Amino acid sequence: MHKEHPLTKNQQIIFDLIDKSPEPMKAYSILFSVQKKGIKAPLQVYRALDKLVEIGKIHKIESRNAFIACHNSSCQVSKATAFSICEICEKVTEISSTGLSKYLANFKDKDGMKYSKYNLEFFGLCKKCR
Amino acid sequence: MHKEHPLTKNQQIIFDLIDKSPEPMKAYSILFSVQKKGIKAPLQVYRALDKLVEIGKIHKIESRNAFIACHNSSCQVSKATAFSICEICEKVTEISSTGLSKYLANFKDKDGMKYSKYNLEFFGLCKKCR
DNA sequence: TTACATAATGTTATATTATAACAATTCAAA
DNA sequence: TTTGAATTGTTATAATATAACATTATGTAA
Ligand SMILES: [Zn+2]
Ligand SMILES: [Zn+2]
Ligand SMILES: [Zn+2]
Ligand SMILES: [Zn+2]
Repeated sequence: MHKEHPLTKNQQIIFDLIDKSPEPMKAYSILFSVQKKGIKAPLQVYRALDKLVEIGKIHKIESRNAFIACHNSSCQVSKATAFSICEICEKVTEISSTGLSKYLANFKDKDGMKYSKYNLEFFGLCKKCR
Repeated sequence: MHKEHPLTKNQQIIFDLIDKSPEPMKAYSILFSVQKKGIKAPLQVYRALDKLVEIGKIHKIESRNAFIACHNSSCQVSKATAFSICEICEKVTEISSTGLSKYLANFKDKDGMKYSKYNLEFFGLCKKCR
């Protein structure tokens, strides 16, 4: 087993920013926020984001091209993700439901195909917007 | 009840193209293909795509920024979609499983929130690539 | 029919998201 | 301590998507 790698400088800066954000952050908004810390180019941001996604510290909300920190201790790597998204205020919450994740992890389609990874996005109205 | 609206010219051209394609199509590849038919600008493509998604004739594969025709007679409107995506050859198939759709349509998170819409993308290896 | 509203179209420009290509540096393992 | 992998820095460019505004078609109701 590998020891968990510590984050590099750029990765840490960008993770901290996303982790503190109450809402998903987009790449260029991240870029803008970290320019004072010396990260000047899109690629520096995208490379850090790629790595953070790969190791499961953040997730990408595909329908929004935005990133949020993972607060679900059980997902070490981004292979099983589920989110709820408010269609009014765009609030995003990671869903951690044992039932749901078990159901999806064991789902087989009619060809008997099992999947190694999934991403689920639910849309609706959050408490505040209902 | 409304009669089902016929497609407009641009919508029909673009739907036909996607419908015939064996794989998901990206907006600018659609644009390139329909230029001989007089559709010259990205917006003309995106407007048709938006409408086709809205009425459920096509679906957007969010993780790929690509569009496929719906072949699932039971989904009239894009509110409950599930796909399998091969990570090698990028083959995409729409999953139509009554069990899955029932499970997800009735899923409530721990706040009791019910959702009006979802999109699920499974990743794995297709038959050919296994 | 005529008039009005609505939806669709055409067009130019621009915004947003993401990657290519290559050089330099850091860092850990042999 | 060298060597290979990962990370970083940098410039340029590709790919995806929308803003703004003018025009044309289409449906509906007086
Ligand atoms: Zn997570
Ligand atoms: Zn809300
Ligand atoms: Zn469908
Ligand atoms: Zn395949």
